[in-house]
Amino acid sequence: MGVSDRKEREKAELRTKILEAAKMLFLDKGFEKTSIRNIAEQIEYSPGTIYLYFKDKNELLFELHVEAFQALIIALSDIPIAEKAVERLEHMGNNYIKFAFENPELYNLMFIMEAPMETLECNNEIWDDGMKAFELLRYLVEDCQKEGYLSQYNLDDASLMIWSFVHGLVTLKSRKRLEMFAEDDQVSLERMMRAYKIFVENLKCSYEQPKP
Amino acid sequence: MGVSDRKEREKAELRTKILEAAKMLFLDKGFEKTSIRNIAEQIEYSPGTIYLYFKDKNELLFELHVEAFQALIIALSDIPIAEKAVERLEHMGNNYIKFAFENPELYNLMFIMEAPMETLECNNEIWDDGMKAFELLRYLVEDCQKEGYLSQYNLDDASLMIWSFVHGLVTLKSRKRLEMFAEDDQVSLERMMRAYKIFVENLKCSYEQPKP
DNA sequence: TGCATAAATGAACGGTGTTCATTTTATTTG
DNA sequence: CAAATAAAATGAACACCGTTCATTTATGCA
Repeated sequence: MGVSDRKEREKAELRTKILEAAKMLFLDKGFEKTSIRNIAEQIEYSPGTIYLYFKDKNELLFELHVEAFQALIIALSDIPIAEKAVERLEHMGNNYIKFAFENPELYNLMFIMEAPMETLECNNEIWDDGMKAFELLRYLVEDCQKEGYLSQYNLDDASLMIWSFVHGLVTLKSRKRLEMFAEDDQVSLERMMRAYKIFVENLKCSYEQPKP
Repeated sequence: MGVSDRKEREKAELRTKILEAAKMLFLDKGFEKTSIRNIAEQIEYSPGTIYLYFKDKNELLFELHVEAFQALIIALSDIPIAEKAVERLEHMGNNYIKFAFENPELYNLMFIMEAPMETLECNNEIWDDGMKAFELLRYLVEDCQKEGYLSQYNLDDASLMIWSFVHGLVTLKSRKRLEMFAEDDQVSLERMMRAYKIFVENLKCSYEQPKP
């Protein structure tokens, strides 16, 4: 049955083609401003065809999830070997911020948008990569604890605390809520980075004792 | 010219009426799911009329800004007189979190949505209330500094650091990004509050010396 | 070649924000 | 009071949107 094999392959190919066109347009023009008709036109198929491969527009977006998280994981992992865990943590934070600014649409999809979460049935495997990214942070925080930082706190909670801060910082900036301080883009970016520095410095205050 | 006075009054009245209907629907059904036709129907006018009073749908939303910030300011100010500033700061954080959960649409409008920021010309007075809310935090952080906490940092930057964290925490939760940890709503809420507790505790590590 | 099956189509549905020629209402003037 | 003028409100129309589905087209097999 080589025929049905090819058919299956062709279906898969078109599926990917749709997905790639959608991705390109979403990242370029944004999710809201991209219509199904735009995507259809891009791949030279009729709008109806897309619905033979995807349930709706949200599913199209959701399929980019895995890819987005993998990109984040790669971006976060790019850390120089440093003797101290806190330094590596600081570096990872910088990577996170950089990623968020270089991939606003992906960041939006992963951590801000409501749409993909609503559609989501309790399919836990979808979160595997999300968890993997979180665990990158977790491991680092664990190392910090071993070195005496944040050791008085629960690992998961402390990790969430750190994530929350960086996420908050990044979203306030990217959603233009730091412009309120009347300065231009560059100045508010510097302000953001100073706040980040303070957070990191303050983290170091949690030092209690070197491990035995 | 009592006639034109009345006319002006009537125009203002209809304007408010539109705004109130819009507010009701936005907060009830959400911004995206409320159409101009919905609003028009609510006040028993034709859709076109709304455009005689407001430029577009975004302006309608934007007009709620002042109101939203005033509500936030009131919510944040509800702090018991405590001897220590850090305790008052902790209380204000709780108020912030509570406000965000009780007024998701307002919070969205104030700190997350892109739409209102795009339309905004550099009209600084619009941010007066936003700044006022931020200053509530700022003053409290200043008091904390006087008591020896965070005193080594720049006031504005430290305040932004704190705001970022609470904002991040609140948005991760409300945008359902804590469900990834497989637990139900209540459990993730508790997790969130534990992260908040850790942040506050860690803040206290910044204590250096009582002021002279 | 004819037939069954799978795939793709694109018109149609009910919605959206927004515009504008037209009608209605209200005020002023002769 | 009636006609003229100005102001306000209308709602059909426009160009879109996501989505559906009866119909058409292409394909593989007997």
